[in-house]
Amino acid sequence: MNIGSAAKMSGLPAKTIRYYEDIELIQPARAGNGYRDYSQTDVHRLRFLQRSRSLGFSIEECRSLLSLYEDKNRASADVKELALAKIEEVDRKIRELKSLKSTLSALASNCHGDERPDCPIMDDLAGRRL
Amino acid sequence: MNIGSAAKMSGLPAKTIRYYEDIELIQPARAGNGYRDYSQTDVHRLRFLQRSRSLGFSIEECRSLLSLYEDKNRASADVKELALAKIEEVDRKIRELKSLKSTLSALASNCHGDERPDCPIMDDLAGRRL
DNA sequence: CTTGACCTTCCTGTGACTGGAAGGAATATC
DNA sequence: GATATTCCTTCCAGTCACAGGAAGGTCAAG
Repeated sequence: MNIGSAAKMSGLPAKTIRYYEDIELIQPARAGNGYRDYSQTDVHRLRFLQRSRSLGFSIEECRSLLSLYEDKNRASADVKELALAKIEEVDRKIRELKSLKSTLSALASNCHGDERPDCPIMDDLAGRRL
Repeated sequence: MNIGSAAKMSGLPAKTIRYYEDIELIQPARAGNGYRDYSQTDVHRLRFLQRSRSLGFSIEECRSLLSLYEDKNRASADVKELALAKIEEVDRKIRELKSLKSTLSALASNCHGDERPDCPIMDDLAGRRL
């Protein structure tokens, strides 16, 4: 199947699929006319990549997951370890963003937000305490 | 003052300060020896940039904030609008990450995580329902 | 005089793509 | 058969916000 169909079936843009080939995540066959020719297995790999990327795994993590995926003897512990580390990471990001939000909210709620030029947000950005 | 001192006082790496000059966020004077020469005003701008970047504003948003900062007649409403939009954005990211986390947690808690090869995380990544 | 810290410019790399140009191939319509 | 449209190819550049490093000039201390 051509790259357009593989794109539709995997939910990835054709550009991205070519990029994944470039960094050697997939090696599709080539048809006589030079077009890439994707098998059902290729499409499975692409869907796997789409799903794991959407879960926030980096390309290199996806590469690890993929090799675990192809390894029939892998231990589920190896996979779980990656997942738990990713959960930690996501949790850290959430905490950072929450703290950011509360700072921004405090600034915004102290700002009258009218046509006057004085503004507590600006005062904070300029380094003055609230 | 030299870039090293400006870096210490602003909390920004020298590399970053040079980059900010490159994209025309600051225009320091030059000393006779070709070294950049930062005034107190320059350092204020740098601290302003450091703070607003750390609050999650993009470079272009910082550029807007800076021009509002230098405009003595700006309305606090303009500043508040930028802050509220940023809060929205942060909130959206938090929601996305939370949903991501709950998906990952569900997968991980269903995974026995031992030496056996079968693994619900893999099953999900491969496109099979739980 | 030499050492070492600091400064300069310029070039490259990061992550994960995205956009676009130039041109060949396949398909649909007339 | 000619034409038009769509799909495919490769290759190059751009994104964002810097970071790393090379090659070389400058300055203060010992």
